Amino acid sequence: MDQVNLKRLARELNLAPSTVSRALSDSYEISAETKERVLALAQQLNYQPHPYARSLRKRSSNTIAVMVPEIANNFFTLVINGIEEIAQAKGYHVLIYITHENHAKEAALVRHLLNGRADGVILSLSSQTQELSHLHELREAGIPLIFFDRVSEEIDTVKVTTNDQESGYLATRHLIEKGCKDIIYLASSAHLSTDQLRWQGYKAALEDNGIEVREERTLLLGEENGSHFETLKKAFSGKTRPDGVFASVESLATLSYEVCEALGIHIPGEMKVIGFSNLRTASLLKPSLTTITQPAFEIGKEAATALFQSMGKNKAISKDRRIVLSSTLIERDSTASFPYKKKD
Amino acid sequence: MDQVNLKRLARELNLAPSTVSRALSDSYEISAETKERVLALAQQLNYQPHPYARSLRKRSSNTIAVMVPEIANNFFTLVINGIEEIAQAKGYHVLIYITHENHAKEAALVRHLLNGRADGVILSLSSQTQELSHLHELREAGIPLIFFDRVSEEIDTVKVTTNDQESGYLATRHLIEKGCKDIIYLASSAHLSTDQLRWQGYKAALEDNGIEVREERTLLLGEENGSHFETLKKAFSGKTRPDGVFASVESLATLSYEVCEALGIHIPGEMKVIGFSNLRTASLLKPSLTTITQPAFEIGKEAATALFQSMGKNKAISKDRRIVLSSTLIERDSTASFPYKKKD
DNA sequence: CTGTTAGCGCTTTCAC
DNA sequence: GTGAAAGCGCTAACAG
Repeated sequence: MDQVNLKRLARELNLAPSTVSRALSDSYEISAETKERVLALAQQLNYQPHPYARSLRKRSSNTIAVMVPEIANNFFTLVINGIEEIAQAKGYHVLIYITHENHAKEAALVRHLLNGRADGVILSLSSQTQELSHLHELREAGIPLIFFDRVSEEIDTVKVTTNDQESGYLATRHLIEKGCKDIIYLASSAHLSTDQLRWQGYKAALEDNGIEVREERTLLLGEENGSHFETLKKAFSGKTRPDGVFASVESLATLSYEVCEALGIHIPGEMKVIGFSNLRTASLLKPSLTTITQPAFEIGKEAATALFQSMGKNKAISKDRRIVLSSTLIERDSTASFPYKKKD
Repeated sequence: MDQVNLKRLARELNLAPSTVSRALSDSYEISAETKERVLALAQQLNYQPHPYARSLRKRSSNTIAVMVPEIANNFFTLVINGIEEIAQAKGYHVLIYITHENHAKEAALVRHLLNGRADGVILSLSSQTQELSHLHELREAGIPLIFFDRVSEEIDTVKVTTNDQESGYLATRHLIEKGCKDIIYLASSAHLSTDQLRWQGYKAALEDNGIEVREERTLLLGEENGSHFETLKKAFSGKTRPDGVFASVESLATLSYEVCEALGIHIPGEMKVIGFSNLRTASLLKPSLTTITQPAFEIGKEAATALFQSMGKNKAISKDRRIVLSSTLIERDSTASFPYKKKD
């Protein structure tokens, strides 16, 4: 129960604490014999150096922080998974913070990190965040920052993203190829880089196919407390309803399904839906579902790798690099009949 | 860029560092005027106390650790979400560790926490873990430990679980009521508390309904590298195949679906499947899916709340308490016809 | 009410 | 090759 620390090891071995410290860090100026003695006792007593004492002295915490807008979401979960994998391999510890899409929370949490708790930060912006002074402070404090997915051009650093504009283009074109003439875009935020790029892809695809881009066909469903179900119900009702939906996030794709079910609109017969999503239980899903899936795990690994590079000595490479991975369009065949033959 | 620390504040204010420290912690022995001056400057310079210096001195880290077997799983993700919510409200930081169902990793990670990095630990056992010396060491070091979901009776502490045995009973009875006469149980581990309890519920339900419990109807699909698809394909083929499946974990429910699709077995026509699962996209799922869903978010909140109680002064309440929440059986109506009426 | 001092456990000069 | 001493930034015990 009494702590095993350097002093205790030193006492039991008749050595000075400094010697023990050097032996444990395998310093070249310690005799092989002493090293062995020290290591043996350390192992026997299961000595663990006090992490915070060491951090205080060495001015580095062996810890990185990951900040995500939410976690009840397969995409961010998988990214965290990738980050943790790299960090664990490097012997680093991972702090998790959830901003709940809230700017004030994000800023407060970042400011908590200004004074040495973490050696680096990996962050995906909250949908509310527009003002970035907290991130500038972080950089001024010399703490490396890596963005992923929801990035900002205002800050020069590594940004790991997917080809959002291209994906938006392909998703929209896919709907057009399936016969849609009137496609609605469901946005979750007016500010997020991802949402803007996806929309630009949507717009370009419409234009390239001679379809008019109408303002009322972009629907912003971003507010936390908005009654999106009702809004969408209205948009999907009446003669002028769209025949295709492109949802910028998974939750809006889900919502579209629910609204269609409530209204008795058949998918994909009367309405085609495509959405960004990272579902991992494909075989449990309805065959009418088409998704754009981001390589989330790889994004996490890339971001962590980039962060560890930035935390190395040569900080030059962290300057405004851009890493773009490709999303995949996954189409569950909606026409193939299920291989069951009813026995009668 | 130069650090703002207590010494600097003290210098600029012509005070002693200790006075500044006391002013910032709102000590009763500091004059209102001094407090104001200190607070003003601290705010102006955006002073953040060095967390590790403070931890070193106060022998507490304001940090808790969460250790889960995997994270690419809705259940554990939601639990983490609940934990983070409570921790953030208390101003605590959350370290995440993933054991990848690996005993050695779990033990190594726990031992990293022995020396003050975290004030408490919330853990769900890896499926490989049987020997618990690392957890005994943790307790001997005086660090509170809370189990959730996958718990061990060997250690006296708070355990947050769901009513696994009852759920297993209800799930099995549900299949029997739907007409199943020959139900196979798919286990993911021979050791885990959850799996054992669910199986006991399964067994009891069969017995209560006069169905023989046959050993070959319990299939262990636990090995990481096992070719479970092939094993299951064999089990689902031939004259003697079961007519109901009870999967102890989501991945095995998914796998059952895939195998049935590959074999052309209709669900739920020829085979009924029920499984533990925490899917959050209900409307995207096939209507033939019936799940047992655990209140994951609440489990996380309960576990965190219990941990903070244990970390309080009166450690008595952390002695071997058991908190049992109830799972829900969610049946997606497999016979109800979709409200779409084809226009012809 | 405020200052002085000591020390948390570690690493790193600087001595010898 | 090893020891003594200082100090990372903070808080708490002891003065006054």
